[in-house]
Amino acid sequence: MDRAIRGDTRVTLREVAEAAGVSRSAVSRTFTEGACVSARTRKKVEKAARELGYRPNVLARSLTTKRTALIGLISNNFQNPAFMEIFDLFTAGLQNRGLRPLLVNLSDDRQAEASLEMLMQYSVDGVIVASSTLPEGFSATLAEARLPVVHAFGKPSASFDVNVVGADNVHGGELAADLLVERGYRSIAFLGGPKTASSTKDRLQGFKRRLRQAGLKIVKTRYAETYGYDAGRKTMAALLDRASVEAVFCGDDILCMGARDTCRARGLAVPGDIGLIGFNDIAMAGWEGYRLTTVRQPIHDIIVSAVELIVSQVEEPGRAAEARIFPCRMVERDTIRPHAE
Amino acid sequence: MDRAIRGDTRVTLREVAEAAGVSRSAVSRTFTEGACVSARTRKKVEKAARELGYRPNVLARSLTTKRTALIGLISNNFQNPAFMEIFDLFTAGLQNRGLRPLLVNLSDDRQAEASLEMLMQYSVDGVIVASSTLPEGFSATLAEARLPVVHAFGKPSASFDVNVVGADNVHGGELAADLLVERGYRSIAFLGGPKTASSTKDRLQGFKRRLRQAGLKIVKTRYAETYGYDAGRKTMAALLDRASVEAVFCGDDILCMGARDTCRARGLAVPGDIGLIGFNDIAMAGWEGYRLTTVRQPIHDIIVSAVELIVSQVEEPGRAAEARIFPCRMVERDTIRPHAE
DNA sequence: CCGTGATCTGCAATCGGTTGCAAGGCGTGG
DNA sequence: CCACGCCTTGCAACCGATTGCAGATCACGG
Repeated sequence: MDRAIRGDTRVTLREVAEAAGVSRSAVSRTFTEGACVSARTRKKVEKAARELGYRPNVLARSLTTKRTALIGLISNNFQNPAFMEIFDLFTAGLQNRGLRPLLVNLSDDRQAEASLEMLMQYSVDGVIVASSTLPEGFSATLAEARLPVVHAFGKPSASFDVNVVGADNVHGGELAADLLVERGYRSIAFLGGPKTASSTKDRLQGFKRRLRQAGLKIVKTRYAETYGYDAGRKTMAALLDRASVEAVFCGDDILCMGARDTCRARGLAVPGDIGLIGFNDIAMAGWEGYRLTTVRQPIHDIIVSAVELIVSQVEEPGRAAEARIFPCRMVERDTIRPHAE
Repeated sequence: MDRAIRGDTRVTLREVAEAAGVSRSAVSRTFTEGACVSARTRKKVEKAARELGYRPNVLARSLTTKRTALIGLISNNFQNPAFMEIFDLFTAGLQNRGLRPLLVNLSDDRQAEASLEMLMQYSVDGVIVASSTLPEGFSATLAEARLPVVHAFGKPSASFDVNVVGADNVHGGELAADLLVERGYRSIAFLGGPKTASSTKDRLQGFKRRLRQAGLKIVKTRYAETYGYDAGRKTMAALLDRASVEAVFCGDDILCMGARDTCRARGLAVPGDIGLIGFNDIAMAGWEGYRLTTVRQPIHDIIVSAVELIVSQVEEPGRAAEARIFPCRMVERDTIRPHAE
């Protein structure tokens, strides 16, 4: 058990080969799946490897195999607690498949192209973008690079074909509208996430359409600058200052929690004075202090599907791009008034 | 601008060399800092590289340079929203230094050693462990491997020397005790995180010591099984069932929020009927629905320092291990009663 | 005892870069 | 005009692995 990490340099194939008295190829083959090695040499090699503490160098291997098992995981939502769960599921899912997430924090869209370049330099096998909008400049770089990409929580786009896995946000908006209509709310507002996000647009679209069908119009629409609690509070305050509304559909739970607290601070009862609907159903939405009625996005399904998709894209390059859209459903808690008796 | 990504294979050094009519070394040198190349060849090479869309392969390069710029980032706290901020800061900090975080989700301690092995196979330059306790089995593997490691949010240990950057948890516990004593609370409980976590132990230690100095004793101590909201709720419920207390010091904000909501659910006013103190001062602690009085851990400083430390460890291997401990401070909000007049 | 085919093994080239070393080009001063 | 030294450049070896190919080994039936 004298793992000879004597110098500071790692044990290599060559040393194992010498110790085992075989060629380097033999060693390589004992460590590659499905290569033919006799039981005798295999045993010798394994013994030597064990004694020396040999660990194959994946990066060197990747030079010839063209596979690194690295997957770029890009997101710009490091402020939104909803993404804690998302990261958890993504990393666990990738690891289970033997893949390694190389994390990119894209706080600034201008670094977007540079990040992709970086990931290509690291020869990632694929990229997962976890963000409602594809960062500016990705489309161009992506088209050029032959790189499997899955856009999670995105929306299918006609302009360029990239794999997308996401929720049916339009449908989610409709669910919200239906509930408000059913409960007899009349003057209704929309408090969205960043205006440019496709998710915001889609949610609004479904919401607006369904209200119109019920003969209603949105009284006021305001967008938060970021997906954050403070942004939710401010935007809600501004909204309340400019219009009197009975209910607000928020494009995100964090925003909704901010909105909820603006009500709290102003002494407005929820749902007595004002009704609120969130989006996502993050863990905190169920907390006693909030208990948001919210549109649930099937995060789990989306992520499992995204991982599956990137895997098949990597294994079968040139596969046609795919879009997978999952339905949302309404989770009712305590921020919308119950049925009138 | 005819970036010839014709086949599916990336452009290599050799092709650039041919296009530019120079040797491969020349190309390599124009892309390595501080190598001597004449302005003329440099220009030729850069032109060719641009036209072909050449991107050096960092992994191939790493074979000879022994540097990958990859840093393993290990954590097992993917449930705790507090870690969203931590990931944000770590990834941003590493990126700013030109390092790439390779993320490991260590939900299960048994994978700990395997994860380290994996990281070594990927030739990471260093490892940051973001967790209050070092996973079981790390010490052995670490000792064997010559791998720079920084344990963030950890506690210095006498048994094996590894770099640690963390908060002074003992001191944090003292702050909590001091505040409770000052406000005249007498029957006091402790609601800790997982019992094995060193952070829990330290916070309790400081807390207990200071209470004793004031002639008080902890009425009841209970530990949550995880750092989670539900765990906080349950543990608080169990605690209230078994003892009547005036104030509870919670070892973590998430636990404290759960505890807060158990009070809410039972109709106990905070701080009227019961006082609460949290730990960490995560963003949500300031939210209107909670407004926790809590011990602030200087997360930002800790992370900046951890990144700095890993960088210097990488650049100067064999450097002696270091421990950097930052002080905590009390952030007072609304869960502890004010001074008696 | 030998031919045959299947199974192992090692050689050497390759993956995409880096780098020590020596040769080549150049300008300059004697 | 030649010797000298400096700045560039290319050759070739190397980083740590994989893999096609050809030769070696082996068991086995004839």
